[in-house]
Amino acid sequence: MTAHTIETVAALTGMTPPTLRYYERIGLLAPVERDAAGRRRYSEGDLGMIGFVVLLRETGMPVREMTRFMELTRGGDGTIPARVALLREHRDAVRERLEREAQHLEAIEHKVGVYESMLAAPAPASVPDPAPDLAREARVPV
Amino acid sequence: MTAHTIETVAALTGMTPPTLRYYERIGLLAPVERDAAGRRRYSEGDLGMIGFVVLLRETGMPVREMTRFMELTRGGDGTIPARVALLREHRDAVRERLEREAQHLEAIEHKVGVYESMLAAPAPASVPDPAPDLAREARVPV
DNA sequence: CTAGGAGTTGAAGTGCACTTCAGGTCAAGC
DNA sequence: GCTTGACCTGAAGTGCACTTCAACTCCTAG
Repeated sequence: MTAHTIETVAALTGMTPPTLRYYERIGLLAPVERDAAGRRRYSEGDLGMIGFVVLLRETGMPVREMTRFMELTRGGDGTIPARVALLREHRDAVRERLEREAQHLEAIEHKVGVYESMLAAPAPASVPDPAPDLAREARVPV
Repeated sequence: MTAHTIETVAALTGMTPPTLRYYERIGLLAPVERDAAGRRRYSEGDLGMIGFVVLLRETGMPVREMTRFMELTRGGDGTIPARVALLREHRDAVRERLEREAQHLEAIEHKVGVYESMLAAPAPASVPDPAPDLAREARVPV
């Protein structure tokens, strides 16, 4: 129905036109319909695929793996077990990384707090550390 | 006191010896003490610095920015405002990204669920989708 | 009818973050 | 004394994920 130009799709998905062409060229995205002049016309379905690719990319999946997944998707229902296996693996990797990063974020937040008390009271002894100093524990320099 | 070889530090921090040398060369890490034979001997303080660099790296801070931060750290207490500003910015960026990725993770989890019910009951109509199908809503292909 | 702008292609270039290499030094164990 | 292995250096190479370029085609507006 509604067909979109490469520029529109780029704007809608946060990609750039060169990236969309690149993804198509390497087989990450399936070849897109063309109009009479040879220009790409993206369908709603294409948009859906691209949206999912963006999601995978933003959770750190390498281009190789995304390509593998999309190839499977184009391979029909017989590839569902392989697809779900791949997705489960990715899900687990993302979960672990997010957990790790959440901890790192806490350490950064703590450090910001330490810096802030240093700014509020330049004399080091006057303000006690607002929390147990993880800096020593975690070998984090202040 | 305890001095560590580059190999030991690599094992302790999850870096490789080449990366440690590289970081020192580009000024991310300060020049390390050497023994009589010219080999690096890392102090506990060095370990702390490296630990923090690992933390920043794992939360996606670019090498350039880490270098900037470490240069400031070596610049004395006068650089604390700049350091805290840099750290706050990074903290905010990490928070936002983690939130975004948590949402993406949910979408992936949903998709895995959809695939799993497809595997359990190959006949599409026999098992209703276990949740409202976000696939359509969010333009996510199944 | 022509000028502009959006699109096309294959090929080359870029930026980041390391990694590998070639050639050399040094301390310790057999 | 000699080999082994860990370390050193500067320079070159690698992998990933795009991005840019040059040369071309085609539709649209003035």
